Amino acid sequence: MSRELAKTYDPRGLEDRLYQKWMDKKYFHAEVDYDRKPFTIVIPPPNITGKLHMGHALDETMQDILIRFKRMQGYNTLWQPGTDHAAISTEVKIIEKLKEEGIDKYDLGREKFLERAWNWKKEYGGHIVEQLKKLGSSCDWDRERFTMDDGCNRAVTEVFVKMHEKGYIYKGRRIINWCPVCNTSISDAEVEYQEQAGHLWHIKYPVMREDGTPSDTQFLTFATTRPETMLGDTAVAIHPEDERYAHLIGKSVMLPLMNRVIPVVTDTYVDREFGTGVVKITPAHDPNDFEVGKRHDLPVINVMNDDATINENGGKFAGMDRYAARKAIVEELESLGLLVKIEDYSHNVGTHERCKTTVEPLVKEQWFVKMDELIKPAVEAVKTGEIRLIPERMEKTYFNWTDNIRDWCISRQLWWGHRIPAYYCDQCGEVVVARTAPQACPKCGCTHLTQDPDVLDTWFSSALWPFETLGWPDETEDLKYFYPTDVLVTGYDIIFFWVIRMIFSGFEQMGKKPFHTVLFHGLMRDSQGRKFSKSLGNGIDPLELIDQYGADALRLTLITGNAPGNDMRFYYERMENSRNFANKVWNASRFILMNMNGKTVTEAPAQTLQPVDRWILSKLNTLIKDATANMENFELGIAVQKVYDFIWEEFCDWYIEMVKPRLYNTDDAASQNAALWTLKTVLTDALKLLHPYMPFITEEIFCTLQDMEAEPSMEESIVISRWPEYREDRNFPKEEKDIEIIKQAVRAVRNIRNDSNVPPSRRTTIYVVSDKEDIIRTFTEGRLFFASLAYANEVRMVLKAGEDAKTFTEDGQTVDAQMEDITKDAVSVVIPGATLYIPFAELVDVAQETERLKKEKKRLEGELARVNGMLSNERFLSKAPEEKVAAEREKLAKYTQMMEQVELRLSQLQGA
RNA sequence: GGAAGCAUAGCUCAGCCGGGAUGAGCGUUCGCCUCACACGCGAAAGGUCAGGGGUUCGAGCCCCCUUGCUUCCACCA
Repeated sequence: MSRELAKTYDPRGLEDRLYQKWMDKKYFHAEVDYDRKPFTIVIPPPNITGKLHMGHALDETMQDILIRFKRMQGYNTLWQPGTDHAAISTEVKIIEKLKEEGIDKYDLGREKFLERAWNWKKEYGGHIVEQLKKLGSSCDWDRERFTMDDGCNRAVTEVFVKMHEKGYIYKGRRIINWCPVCNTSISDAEVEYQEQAGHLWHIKYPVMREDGTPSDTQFLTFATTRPETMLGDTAVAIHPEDERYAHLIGKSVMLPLMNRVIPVVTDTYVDREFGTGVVKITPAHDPNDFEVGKRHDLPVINVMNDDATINENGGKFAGMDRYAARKAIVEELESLGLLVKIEDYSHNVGTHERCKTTVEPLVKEQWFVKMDELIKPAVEAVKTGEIRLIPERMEKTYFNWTDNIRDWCISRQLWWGHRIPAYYCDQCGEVVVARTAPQACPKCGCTHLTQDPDVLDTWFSSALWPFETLGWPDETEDLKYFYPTDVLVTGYDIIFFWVIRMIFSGFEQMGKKPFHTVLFHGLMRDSQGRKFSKSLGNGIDPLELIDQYGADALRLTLITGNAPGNDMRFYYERMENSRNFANKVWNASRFILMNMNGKTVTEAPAQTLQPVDRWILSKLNTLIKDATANMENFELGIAVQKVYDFIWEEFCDWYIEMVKPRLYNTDDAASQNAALWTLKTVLTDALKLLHPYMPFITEEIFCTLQDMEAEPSMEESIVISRWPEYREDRNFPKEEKDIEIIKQAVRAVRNIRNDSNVPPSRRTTIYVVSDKEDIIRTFTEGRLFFASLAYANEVRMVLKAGEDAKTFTEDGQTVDAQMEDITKDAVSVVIPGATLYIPFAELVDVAQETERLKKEKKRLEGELARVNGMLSNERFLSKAPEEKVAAEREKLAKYTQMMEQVELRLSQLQGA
């Protein structure tokens, strides 16, 4: 049977066809099988709102490489796919869409809104999955999950209830980050600090006199960046040991505008060095002030509404936006003479990472996860190496977070997400946290209970991903077999959001780590090193790249020349290079298949293998060992670089060229068979090594190659073929050394020809002269391809013992020769162990070369005269800049040397 | 304020935890349409591995200092 590869490589069509075949054959599907070792990766679930971007492409490619590699090594591999409901992102998208229709979320109501959201999910949620398939991702799609499917919902409720029972989840009035645009609380991890130019307003409050009236001479001055929060001030703080203010301890000040008398408290939180050493305390609107307030039992006065306007506690400023109020307050303070000065001030402002709105710290009742105990096993696991982070430096980032961990605010004032399983008795207010809605209040028996309106942070369910996708909370076989999973591949940007939370959740719920290795990659950036962003409009659509260059080329581009955890710039040039490589592989394969066509290639007996065959087999053997080791070590970029170099340089540029004369010579069938067998063997293994990186092209060629076999193939697809293994009997150090010598000789000859501008069409005789018999033998064995690669029509071996020389002729006869005859008028090249001589007259066209050299000589004479003239000119020497003089001196040396060579050549030509 | 990373060929980056700069892609120069491939073949030029000091027989790789850039965390009103 024979098939051919298309004349030109075109990934379009080919990739979709092969992916469909893999799906039909269920190669990616995994079932529990205790006879085989599992290897499991859970996908970082992309958001259902997502569109495949370069970051995904990198992430998925890395996972697919590991999965395909392990699959070929014989592991029972499971790549667990799924998508994330992405609470805020999705909700914002739906709200936007409603807005276009002129509908307000609250008018629509919760039920209808959720209906819309689910419809939206049904319509768009699958897009990202289809896009992942375009990349070649070998996920087990039969197991696709969604963070809000029934199983995950059960898992989330179970975890919430269990952790509440254990006291790890609590409801509390605490200061939280509030996004006035998204109208929800957000966790600390979602706050992004941005440097902004602002002002520092210096304000003074009158100190209260004994008689209960404000002083008009004694004031306390302090500075603030948010004057509007003064409406909620409930104290002014000084450092207890600050002598400047010692006399004010126990006194009060008058809060202007509000006419509220507030105490002066002492607290070590105040930094005496900063500003005036006085701090206004607003417990409801600043995390630090909140703590101070707790210590001094100060009232908490919230002056802000959820939309960041001032509420009724703000007196006459009620109803104003926070920034309008700021302006009004400053103006009024100024008119009262209480504004001391305004300074320009640059400070970091917390913003919501999703919408970039300035967050407002507010005191609200929210649900929290108590972290101090939970985090302990997660810290321990990384410390002991039970969980390995790659690159290692990520541990520092990891511990930096765990060491300063604060309780996790998990409630969100959204509708799309897992609704908190807490129920409040309408009558007595009792809080019931339960797996299912209680029929009646356990305290008062009232049957009217209302569920908490809030939903959970998206990451609450993602944290359970490694086990909820395997069936938890049920005790499934999948869970027993596939958990803990093996490797997690993700970007370092979600180490806090996700990685840490998965780790502590795994330990808490399963009693076991969720994975043993975390492989981090960096962020994709554009060619100028900027992040891809919508506002910059510098986004690159991976699907367009796939369409233009092929998924294989995209994958190769993403994985080469990049170390774990390092950001990576994207260049179209690199895409082109990857496509070119695919093209190279395609054409080399086409060449091999063409030569195999119509012939029966049998396993070559060892004695028919020639040194070059053993050389390339040995090189391949080393490659197998090295590349496998690199992959085991997660050095994917290094591994594929080695495979790339081997295929392009060793295999295509050297081996195929060396073997061509044998393919065209039909006289020696055994040698031809050995060559073809070697070509086929090396190609097959090289394709396998390349397959995890470039799955489509390798499969297409592999299958075509398999179809050439006389015997029906055992390996119907490269996807499930066996990973090549290092073989002791394919190690040929001698041949590796020998061929290296010949390669050097070839390069040396090519160099000479290049330097003299000799076209390949001008064939020459090459004398290989050596006093070492093994070198002569090496060249004799490689005579055919050596001649071809070095553009020689004849290679004559000369064994030189002392002054004598023996020339070995084609039929193995030796004749005596004189060294002078060989070396006379010849260009010589020295390589280790031998000297090559090429008759000068044969190498060049004497008349033409003489003409050229004479012209060159004339030119050089002119240049030399000029330079010499300059360098003997005293005015030039004294006035010209030093660099200029030095440059001229260098030119002189260069021209002198060139002149010597030209003269030498000319004399050689005349001799010939 | 704390921490991490990066500074290697013109550009972008590898360099596998001390051993000859082994480098890659693109770019540049020269020569080739050699019957698999011009998305190609052959060859060349180009680097005091940011600067300084130290450890070592030996350092791009280890230690210290300096400079420049990037990022993360925290946030003092």
